[in-house]
Amino acid sequence: MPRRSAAEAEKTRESIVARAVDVASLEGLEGLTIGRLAGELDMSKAGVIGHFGSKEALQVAALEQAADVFRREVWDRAAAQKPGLPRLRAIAGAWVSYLERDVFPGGCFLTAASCEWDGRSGPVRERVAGTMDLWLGVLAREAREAGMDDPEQVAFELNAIAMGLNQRLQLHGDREAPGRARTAMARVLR
Amino acid sequence: MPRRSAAEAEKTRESIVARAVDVASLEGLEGLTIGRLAGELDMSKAGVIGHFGSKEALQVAALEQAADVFRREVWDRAAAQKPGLPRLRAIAGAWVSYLERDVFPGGCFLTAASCEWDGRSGPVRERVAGTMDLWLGVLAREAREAGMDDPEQVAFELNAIAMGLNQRLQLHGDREAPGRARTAMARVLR
DNA sequence: CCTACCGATCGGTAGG
DNA sequence: CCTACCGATCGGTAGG
Repeated sequence: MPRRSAAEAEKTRESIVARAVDVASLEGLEGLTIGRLAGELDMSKAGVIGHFGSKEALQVAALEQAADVFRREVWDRAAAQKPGLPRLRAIAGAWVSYLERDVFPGGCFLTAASCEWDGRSGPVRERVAGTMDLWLGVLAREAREAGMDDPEQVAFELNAIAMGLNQRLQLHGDREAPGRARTAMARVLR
Repeated sequence: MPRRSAAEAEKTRESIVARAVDVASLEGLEGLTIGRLAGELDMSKAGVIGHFGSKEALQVAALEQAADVFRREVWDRAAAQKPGLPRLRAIAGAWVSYLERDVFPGGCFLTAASCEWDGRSGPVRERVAGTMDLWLGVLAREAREAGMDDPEQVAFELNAIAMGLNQRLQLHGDREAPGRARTAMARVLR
């Protein structure tokens, strides 16, 4: 088989990561297997793992890609709003919408990853924790900008509501849940 | 090796389930392996799986045991209170305490299981969903008894807050989170 | 409840 | 990026 150009290799790598994100959102980052990925992409296992070096590095790449998607779907849609309450309200709306639209086939990747990795150790767990910390920090910063009493409390509650919504959607297909989440978030931001 | 009495066999079965619950709370029900369990219990794999017939049946047994623990730690501690708001407030307190005390080594078993199985199908998933539905139904019933406007909204929000607390405890060891959860639950129950 | 074993699959590597 | 292969482990079974 001919070696591919750097550009072609990059495209292949991206397609591997994209598939890894979808599989992992349904079955977890640990449930991801190189052999299955290879089968679905019509590649050899060596061809898949060669782009990353180890399963752990592939897991990290999938996590980074998922965080990029979250940022694009939630933060980017709200970033044009004025800092503080207007932006927080836009974030809340985009967040619920992101969950409602099933951007990942298995629901929120970050929530799933945090549940899967909160009892383990190593680079994947650290990256999950860091990503969540970063996001809660963003929320708290906006709440502070809005002059709210307890910005960390606001960040805590918004995040909790999003997790609750994700569970109701994924586990029960509860179509009333997005409305409940909007109501709860609006009360927190009142 | 001599066959054991029925009572001894039952004790062995219980010790297997207890260990399975601990392992699964840290690494998930799918991460559970018969070989590892056998090694930790100084048994053969056949001896372990013989009590259940399949890994799936072992997963279901672990889930049932975990639900029993949750009921004992949260519901039973509040059941003596008057139905309605007093009981809901007792449930909220016991729930936060249950998470704070790390009753399972890896945090709330039910939350972990719901994240792990919400993208899969089969008996384990159905049982996780049923258990969650049952619990949210209990919460809604108490909120209705308390005469609250929207009992399902109360159930949704309490559950969300518990999930958010579990994440902060497990992923970040955040010692302020229990207080935040109490504050948020109190506001929902105001 | 054990030993001994089954086929399948795991992550990963050598060499091209 | 492939073929061919490594040792380890997977869930599970036969037979006692």
